[in-house]
Amino acid sequence: MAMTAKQPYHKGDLPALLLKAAEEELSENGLERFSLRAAAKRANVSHAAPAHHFKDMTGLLSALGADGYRRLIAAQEHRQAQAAPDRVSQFVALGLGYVDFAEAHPALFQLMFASEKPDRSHPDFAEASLAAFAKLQDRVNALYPDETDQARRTTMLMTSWSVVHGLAELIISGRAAAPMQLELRTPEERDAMIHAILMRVHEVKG
Amino acid sequence: MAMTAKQPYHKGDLPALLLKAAEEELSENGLERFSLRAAAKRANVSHAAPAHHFKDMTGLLSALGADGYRRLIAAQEHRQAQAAPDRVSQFVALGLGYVDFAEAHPALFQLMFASEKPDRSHPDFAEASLAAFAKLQDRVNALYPDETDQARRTTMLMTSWSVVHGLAELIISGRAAAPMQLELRTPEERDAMIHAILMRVHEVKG
DNA sequence: GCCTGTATCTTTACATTGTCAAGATACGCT
DNA sequence: AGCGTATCTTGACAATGTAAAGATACAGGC
Repeated sequence: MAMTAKQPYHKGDLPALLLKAAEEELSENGLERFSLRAAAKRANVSHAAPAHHFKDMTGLLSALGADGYRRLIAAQEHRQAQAAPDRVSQFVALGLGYVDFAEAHPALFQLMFASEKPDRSHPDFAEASLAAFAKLQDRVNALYPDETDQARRTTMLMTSWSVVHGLAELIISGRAAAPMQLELRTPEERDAMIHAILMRVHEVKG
Repeated sequence: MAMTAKQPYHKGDLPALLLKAAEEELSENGLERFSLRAAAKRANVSHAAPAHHFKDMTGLLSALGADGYRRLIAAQEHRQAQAAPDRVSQFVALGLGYVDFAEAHPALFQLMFASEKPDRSHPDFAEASLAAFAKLQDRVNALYPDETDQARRTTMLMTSWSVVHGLAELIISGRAAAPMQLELRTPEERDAMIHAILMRVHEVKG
C-alpha cells in the first residue's frame, strides 16, 4: 500500500472524469437537453455511478457550476493581466473576461446564472459565486474611490453588473448578433464595441 | 346550425384553455420543471390533446412565448401611459415595464429570452419578439434624434437593452435582492432605483 | 334526414429520463 | 487473511414527450 497511486478503484479519478464528461455533454447538447445518464455513459460508467460522488444531478451540476465560477474569475484575470493597470482598463478587462467566458461556455454560463438545477446553498457553489461577485464589487468600487454615498455605490455596482450580464445573455442567446453584426467583426473590433458599451455607463465621473 | 356557439367540441376553446393552463403550470413550477402532461391535466384533457392544436411541446411554448412578448409590450405601454411625455420619461417607462413584466412572470420571461424550448422561427413568436425589439429600438433612437453615427446608435441601443435585460435577469434570479435590498423598498423607491440604474447609461447627452 | 369524411380527443404503447434498492466488486485496515 | 466499507453495476419504478391507433363529435352533400 505504500506507493500505490491514489486510484481508489480501477478507474481514474471518477469525480473529475464525471465533471469533465458532464461539461462536454453540456457544451454539446445545451443545458435543457442535459442528461445525467448520458454524462455517465460518456465517462464509461453505469448510470448510477455519479450518485456515489455527487448525490443527485443537482449535486453534480452544483459542483460543475462552482467550477464555472472559478473559471469565470480566471477568464477575467487573464484579461486583466494583459490590460493596462489603470482603473478603467482593469474594470473593462473584468467585463471583457465576463463576456469571453459566456461566449466560450454558454451552457455553463446559463447553468450558473439562469437555472434552478444547481443548488445555490451548496457550499462550493455558494463560495465560488460569492468570490466572483466580490471581485466585481471591488473593481466597481475602485472606479470611484472618492464616492461615499452608499446608494450611489449600489447604483454603480448594479448598473455595471447589469450591463455586462445583460450583454453576455443577449450575445449567447443570439440576440445581439444582428444589431452588433458580430459575425463581421474582428476580435479587436468586438472588444472595442464591448468596451464602448461597458464604459457608456461610466463616461461621467462618479 | 344557425346560432350554435363557436364550440367545435364539447369543450370550450381548447387552445386558449391550454395556453392558460400551461402558463399557470409555468408560474407554479418554473420553466425547468414544466410538464406538458401536467398542463394537459390542468386543462382537463388527455395528455395527447395538445398535439392536435400545437404540434409539440415546442409549439405550445412558442405560442405561449409569443403571447408573452405581446404582454411585455402591454406592460411597457401601461407604464408609458402614466409617465410624462418627454423622451427620457418615456424611455424609462419602457425599462420599468420591462422589469415589471419580468418580475410578474419570471418563468415566462425565461422562456422568452433564455430558453431553447420555443422555436424562434415560429411565425407568431418571431413576429411578436421583433415587435418588442422594434419598440425598444425606436425609443432609444428617439432619445438621440440628432445622432447620425450608426455605430454610436448601435452602442446606445445595445447598452440600453443590456442594462434593462441584465437588471431583469439579476432581479428574477434573486441576485439583485441583496445588493439593492429590494425587500425593504417601497414601490416608489424601487422605481427610483431602477430609474437611476437605467439613466446611468444616458446621463451624458448623445 | 341520413351518411360519409374530417377534425378533435382518448387510449395505448414505447423509448428515455432521474432516482432508489439490492447485489457485486475492490480496497483499507486490523 | 478476513472483515467492513466505499465504490460501482444491475434491475426496477414512476414520470415524461411523442407517435399510432381507436373512439367521438361535427360538417356538408345527397
